[in-house]
Amino acid sequence: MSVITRFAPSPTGYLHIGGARTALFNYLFARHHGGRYLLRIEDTDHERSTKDAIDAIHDGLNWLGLAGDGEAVSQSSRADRHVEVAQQLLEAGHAYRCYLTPDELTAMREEARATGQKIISPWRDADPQSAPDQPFTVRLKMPLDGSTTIADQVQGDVTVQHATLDDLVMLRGDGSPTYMLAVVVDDHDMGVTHVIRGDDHLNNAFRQMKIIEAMGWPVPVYAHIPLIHGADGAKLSKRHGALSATAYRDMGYMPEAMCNYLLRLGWSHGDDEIINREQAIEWFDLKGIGKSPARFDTDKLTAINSHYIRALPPEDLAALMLDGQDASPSIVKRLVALAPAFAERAHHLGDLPAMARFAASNYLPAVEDDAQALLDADACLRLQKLAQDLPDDDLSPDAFKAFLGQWLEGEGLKMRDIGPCLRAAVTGMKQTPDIILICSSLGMENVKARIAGNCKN
RNA sequence: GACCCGUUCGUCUAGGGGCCUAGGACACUGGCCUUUCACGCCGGCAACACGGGUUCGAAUCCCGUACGGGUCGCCA
Repeated sequence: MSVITRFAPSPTGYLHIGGARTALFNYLFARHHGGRYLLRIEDTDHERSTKDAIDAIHDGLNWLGLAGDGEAVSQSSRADRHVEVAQQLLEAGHAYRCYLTPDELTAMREEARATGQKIISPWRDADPQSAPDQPFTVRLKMPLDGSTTIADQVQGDVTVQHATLDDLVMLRGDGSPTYMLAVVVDDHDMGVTHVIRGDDHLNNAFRQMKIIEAMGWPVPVYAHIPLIHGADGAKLSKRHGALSATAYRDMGYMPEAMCNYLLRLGWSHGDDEIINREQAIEWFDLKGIGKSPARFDTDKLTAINSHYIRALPPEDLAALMLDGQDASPSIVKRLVALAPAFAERAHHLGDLPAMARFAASNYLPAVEDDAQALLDADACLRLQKLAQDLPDDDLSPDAFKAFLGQWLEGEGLKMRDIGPCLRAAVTGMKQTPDIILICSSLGMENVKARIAGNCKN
């Protein structure tokens, strides 16, 4: 039997970090087994579902390379089918019409909570003839005693006494299906074999299993993964650090880095840290998932992001540095040459344009305040002398280094006497990659012009 | 409150009875390299929640306590 997994977000907000990781695990598990990974939008609640949220979820998933196989299923479009199943259960005697009003229910709930007993609707075994002419919900009959054990692939065997399970509502008073019913029916109809989701659904699984059993359907394999917490250990919530996946894109994180980090959050393969998509597919298994909740650590995400930035091809890095700006072939060539040096210093993609600004055009760069301090009168004199002695032809980094070495010796100076101020004059900054590499790729004419332009005092 | 789950360095984790005076990564930190920053390299700090068992031997197995999380909706 081929594996089918699914990621089923509810479109009430954006795709957050926890959801992204759940999607990742489902994707990886399916790919590992050569199965299918499906998407289903759980828009059962019309009030809270929005088109914007659906778009945002797809946007996030696409960014992370976690788009589903085929079209995403819209749960709301399947309402008829859900109702049909509820009817079937009703006819088979597994469910009943419950005429309890919301107020009555609230009262019962309070009492149940106080006594520790579960709510049992008086309509569960009532005579259908006595039914009033008013709205009703359709509830599933939970066994009164005994227990159910789920062989969860992450949590292990988990047992719950039926006495703690209420008769779940499958159809609301207005006849619409609830989430509890819809998941089960959709998972079955979609052929889902493995349900991998947050462990906030673990308790639901017991209720859902009863619907499955009543319908005589095969029970899927369950894997309830621990939730992700914020850096302070508190639950991640919208107002507490639970940023949308795409917010990280905007902050300059690469999707590869995000997936790698998310994968390691709660899953491990020995001491391996840097794991690309291909490797992840090969290695992923449910056994590697930990049982305890993990905290989201931006520092580590950033470290991994730096790694992936460094691994980018120079041409891609050059394009990133340009940030959409036009550039002549010679400037692109220059940026490509400088790319590895810049990438080594970047933590976020957005660092690139700022760092490379002085190299992305031939205009005289403005000197930043801290760099200006390096350009005192003495330094300017030295630089102007250097500019005079510079050859007309461009030099390779090695050749320029050799030239500079000889020039320094002739002047009786050390590299530290010229390096920092040369950097300040040529780049306008105090901190940049190797100034020799920079001068070489900028070209002698450029270097002379910049020294002249920035050493006027 | 009831029910379920969890607990190894600050964080993510390795570990599945002796290989553990507990390993890796991030962070922090000392040094080297050096034209700055960064990278890299070498070194350091730092953990088995607690208490009982079981065993020749426990981070690893069992029980309890504490703490943390989750669930208890005609939300998903």
